[in-house]
Amino acid sequence: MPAPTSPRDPARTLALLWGVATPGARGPQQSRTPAEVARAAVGLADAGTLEALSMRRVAAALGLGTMSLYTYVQNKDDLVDLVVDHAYGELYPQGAVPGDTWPERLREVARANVALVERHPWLLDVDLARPVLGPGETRKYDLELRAVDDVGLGDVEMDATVTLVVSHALAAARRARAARLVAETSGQTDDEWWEANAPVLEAIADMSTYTVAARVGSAAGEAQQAPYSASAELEFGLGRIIAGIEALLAHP
Amino acid sequence: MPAPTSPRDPARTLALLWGVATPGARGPQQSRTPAEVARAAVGLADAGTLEALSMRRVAAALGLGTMSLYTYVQNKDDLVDLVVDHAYGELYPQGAVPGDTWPERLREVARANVALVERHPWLLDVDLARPVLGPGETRKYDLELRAVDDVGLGDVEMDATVTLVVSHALAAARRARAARLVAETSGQTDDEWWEANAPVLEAIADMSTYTVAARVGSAAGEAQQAPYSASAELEFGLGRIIAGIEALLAHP
DNA sequence: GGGTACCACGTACGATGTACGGCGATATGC
DNA sequence: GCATATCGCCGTACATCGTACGTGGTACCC
Repeated sequence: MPAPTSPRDPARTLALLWGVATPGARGPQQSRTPAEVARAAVGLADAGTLEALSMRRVAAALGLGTMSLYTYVQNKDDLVDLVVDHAYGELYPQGAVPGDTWPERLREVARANVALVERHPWLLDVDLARPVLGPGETRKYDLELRAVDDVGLGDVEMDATVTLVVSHALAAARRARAARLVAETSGQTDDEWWEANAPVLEAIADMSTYTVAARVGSAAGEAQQAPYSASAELEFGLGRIIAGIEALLAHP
Repeated sequence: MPAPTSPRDPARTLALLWGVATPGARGPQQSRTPAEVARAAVGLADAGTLEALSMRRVAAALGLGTMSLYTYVQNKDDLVDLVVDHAYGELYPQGAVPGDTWPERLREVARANVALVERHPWLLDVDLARPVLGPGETRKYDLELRAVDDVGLGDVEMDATVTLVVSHALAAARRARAARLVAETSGQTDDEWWEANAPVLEAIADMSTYTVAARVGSAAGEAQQAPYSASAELEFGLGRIIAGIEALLAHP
């Protein structure tokens, strides 16, 4: 890290995220709006990876000097929070998670989250474990909770259920992206890979003891080459989670 | 990014991970072993965060010049792979996942992974979605698969099950760490937080529409302050996953 | 109109990963 | 036993990062 992240004032971050204008403005007005900042930053991240989201580049995209960006955000972390929350705002444009039954709605939650990170792959490089508490995440959280409201779960269980489904969807998307990336950068098929690494693999004596890993790994590898493999893994976990919740509702 | 990660030769990475010596060595021998490199790097990462794992620092800890480290690893990514695989080697020192029944063993898999990332928190900052294919991860994968071998699942289902449990355990650990970090850096209780942010929160008009988020969020927040909250979230997901697999075994 | 608070910006610092080239030791081929 | 090709090691340099600091100009309040 170049310089340890400077401390943030949480209240200022909240005001930025929610667009609360500070009343007493003595000097000149800011020439850009926080929404413009967020849009420019999302555009940069979408075009490349999260690495493309540098303070210098975002400032340049806004037609500002580098340090001027610091009058909008306190930090780079602040900027990332702004961008993440902005992206979350795209979810559920209908204003609700569609679906007639709660299992359908949970599946839709997973599908929507996967679609979001496919549109914005850099989201997978951000630590989403910490809450942002902006309008986008709050709305997302609210709508996803409503998907499992009134089905017989307690409040804490509702939170845990939504968290479980979303984190499973993101993990599956992350693995799908990793597999895609390996296939792209290596640029070789599985056969070519085995051929290239055969001399090394043969020199590994212990390999013969990992029989289950070899058997299952090759089976999973072949399945992964089949179309819809990513959605198959997503579907397996989703099916188990939903069945597990049904079991909980049946025997509370 | 300073310089776009230089390309890697996968075969060389494999040889490094498995400790395969290259036969034709004309010049002088390396003065350190790959295991020493891994130990030094793990020590640095354990002492701080993943940021502490810089090429300069690892080289210095080994008593080497910075660029000499590049005769051991091709890349920083290579170094990270080495370190991750080394850490994975600590898992299951008994040589098997303990437990009499497969649900017990799956719980043990989750517990062991959580314990591992508590000992090495920097693991949570590494993208573990892409496979490393070193001895540590191969052994881990093999032992975890054996925990659900011969219970009636197909090969692909075994893979998906283990992946689901591990990724859930890691996600829960990540959220636990994030909550701990927020509590530490803010240094204030929940009451103090609400008081500090009350003026901002009152200015947010839309907040009143997010009734479910407010209700569940505060309930989850209070539960989070209770001891064992992290393990409670872990346990909820584990229970749902296991129940879901039982349902699958009952109705295949 | 004077004072003051705030936006914008240029410069500079420490940190990162790594490309490049030179030096010196060493194990092999004769 | 010796020449030489090879490889470990390292110093320097470059682009890039986040951001601390200081300066100048601008718009509002009294």
